Amino acid sequence: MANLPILQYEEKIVETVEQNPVVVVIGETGSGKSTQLSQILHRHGYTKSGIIGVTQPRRVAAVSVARFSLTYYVVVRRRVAQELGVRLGEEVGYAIRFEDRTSERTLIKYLTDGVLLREILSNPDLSPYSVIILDEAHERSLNTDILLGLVKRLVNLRASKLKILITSATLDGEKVSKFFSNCPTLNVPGKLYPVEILHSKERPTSYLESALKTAIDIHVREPEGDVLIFMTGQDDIEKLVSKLEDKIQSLDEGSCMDAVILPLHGSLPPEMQAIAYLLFEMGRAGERPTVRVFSPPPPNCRRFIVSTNIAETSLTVDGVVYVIDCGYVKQRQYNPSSGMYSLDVVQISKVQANQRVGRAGRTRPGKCYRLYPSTVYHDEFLDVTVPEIQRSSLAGSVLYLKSLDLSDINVLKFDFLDPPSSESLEDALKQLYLIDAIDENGSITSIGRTMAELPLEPSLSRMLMEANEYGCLSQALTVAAMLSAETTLLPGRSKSTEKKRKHTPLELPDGSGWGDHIQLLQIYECWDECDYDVNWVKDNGLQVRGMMFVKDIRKQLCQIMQKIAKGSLDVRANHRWKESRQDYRKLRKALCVGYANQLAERMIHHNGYRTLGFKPQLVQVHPSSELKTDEEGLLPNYVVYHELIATSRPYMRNVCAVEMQWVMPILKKLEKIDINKLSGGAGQMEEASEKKLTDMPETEVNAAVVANDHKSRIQAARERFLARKPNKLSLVALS
DNA sequence: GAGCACTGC
Repeated sequence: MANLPILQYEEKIVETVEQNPVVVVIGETGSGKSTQLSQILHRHGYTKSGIIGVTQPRRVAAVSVARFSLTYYVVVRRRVAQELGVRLGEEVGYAIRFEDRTSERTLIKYLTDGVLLREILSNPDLSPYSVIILDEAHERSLNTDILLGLVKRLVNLRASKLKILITSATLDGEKVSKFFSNCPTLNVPGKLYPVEILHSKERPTSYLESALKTAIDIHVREPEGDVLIFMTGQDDIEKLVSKLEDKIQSLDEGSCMDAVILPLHGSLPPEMQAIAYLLFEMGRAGERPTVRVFSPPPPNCRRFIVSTNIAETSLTVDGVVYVIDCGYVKQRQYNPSSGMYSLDVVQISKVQANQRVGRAGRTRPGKCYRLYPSTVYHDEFLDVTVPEIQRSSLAGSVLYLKSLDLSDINVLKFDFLDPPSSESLEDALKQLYLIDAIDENGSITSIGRTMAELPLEPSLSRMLMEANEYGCLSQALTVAAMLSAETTLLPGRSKSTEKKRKHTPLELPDGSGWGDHIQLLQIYECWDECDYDVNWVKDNGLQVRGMMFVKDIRKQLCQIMQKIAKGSLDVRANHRWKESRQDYRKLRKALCVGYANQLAERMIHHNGYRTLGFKPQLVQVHPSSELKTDEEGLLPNYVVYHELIATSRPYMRNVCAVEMQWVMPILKKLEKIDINKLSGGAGQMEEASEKKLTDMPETEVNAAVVANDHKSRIQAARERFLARKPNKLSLVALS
């Protein structure tokens, strides 16, 4: 413990915290900040007036760091007071979703930032806490950014009673300090070995080929040590893995050692995920938790780990000496003007590049090969990753902030470290207004207040409220839970599993033609009917962990709904209705109300759709959808969708058929929207910028949406043609 | 007729 760098700074840290309400701690990898800051403050009496809360952006980190902190806690207590050890959940505890391991005796509490936000909902002053440590703030998760703003306000309100520590990265610290009225910044060195950074001379024409060549060079020329290669996604990882295999096989025997090549990404097949999961264990004292993936390596054999950015922060692979960094990352972004998400390959930030370098110096001096010139690093890379708050839909966050009722704070002028665009905030307000969470003046409604209690996107919360009125809450709970876990439900989509699935046609329900939400409901009902049989899940090609997760979420949602209703609700996964033929009318109507901002109307004579919003988008039903056509081959006239995602084309993912008479009242409401009033009667400046955005009055835009006249149909056909897959068009042109 | 980076309440 004595050799943890941070402990040499103990007095300096305590002194600075004593004299300042907020302190930024720049702690490099291996400094021990995550486990030691809380211990230091505890030793100096900060747990006498309240608990010390330490937030983490990820669940595993919150749990494992708490365990670590505990071992030190035991040691310290034994030395000082000769006491016997404490148990996890007692003096040191943690809280993550579905798992609260704290007690009234807890003094140090590790928790995810999402859990702390939930706590603030019922205790806006955070009065049980004497200290809040926001760990890994440089990752700038959406929740961390909201916490930063809330905590800044609390510092002013609770004056000397609350201490805030924020841990960040070198390039970010100054900005955070400025945000907190130039609070002091402490630097704590880490325990990394030196890493030599080598840049490419030129920008590669193909980072895949460049990565391949670099990897082979290392394998042939460099002494033993594993190689970690950062790529952007499943596609380029699979390509590189197969090229590496070929190339290494063709090398002369005896010219190099053996090699194992391992892909590593979030959609790994379940059995490989299981291996990574089971081998989860602690790193060495004071370091970040380590996940030993596929360890130990065979003797005299080099491992190549070809990974996404999952190996940047979430997983640590031991034994890495060489890192190859392609300089790119795949990032999900939200466009508030179109309501559309896209997955783009973008350049990484300097912080990310440095994090990747650090992965080479954990066990001994290493090397990092950057597949880009140093000028690109200096001139093109952003210092810090664009914070999530500027890449996400903000409906949920705005509703959350509104529900806190901070009389001194206007959500639109909320003090963010990096404010989102006014366009993005206005998009959120419009969404919330359409689902009755706020009124025309932008004030939160009683429905909105209830919605904020639910750990769901506002659209799904609204659906639950409505379903409760119609008497189909049980079904709605299932749909909400299934959607929340959807990505963990299906198995990884590597080429091998694809083949397998084709040979064994699955006997899953098909949504009776109404679409994906109904299919998800029916899947869960089947599982319920066979008493949550694990084998049923496996036999149908679903992920066991995913379905268990759905069950947990559903249970949690039930509990919250019951608390809200203050009485007993019928929330059983009821499948008796199945006996009679049903059209899920009530449920689909509830979905329509919840997805008021996610409606689409089919074009005449074909199966393309146009979204019904402020900026109509031409979109198609995603090919994976279960939505069925009628006898004439036409899809339903009106649908709701869960999300718009632009991949090869703009698609609606997770679609459900609805009826025109449910849609019309929503369109009426859409016409009435006055963004100035919604923003709380904003001044002339915002009025002017709004005009610029749409270039015509709101009413005209909406008239165009509803009219669907001849002219717009021709225009629609044109745009649809232009939106078609570009490579097909060029093929036609060539032939 | 596609395809999915990573988290989390």
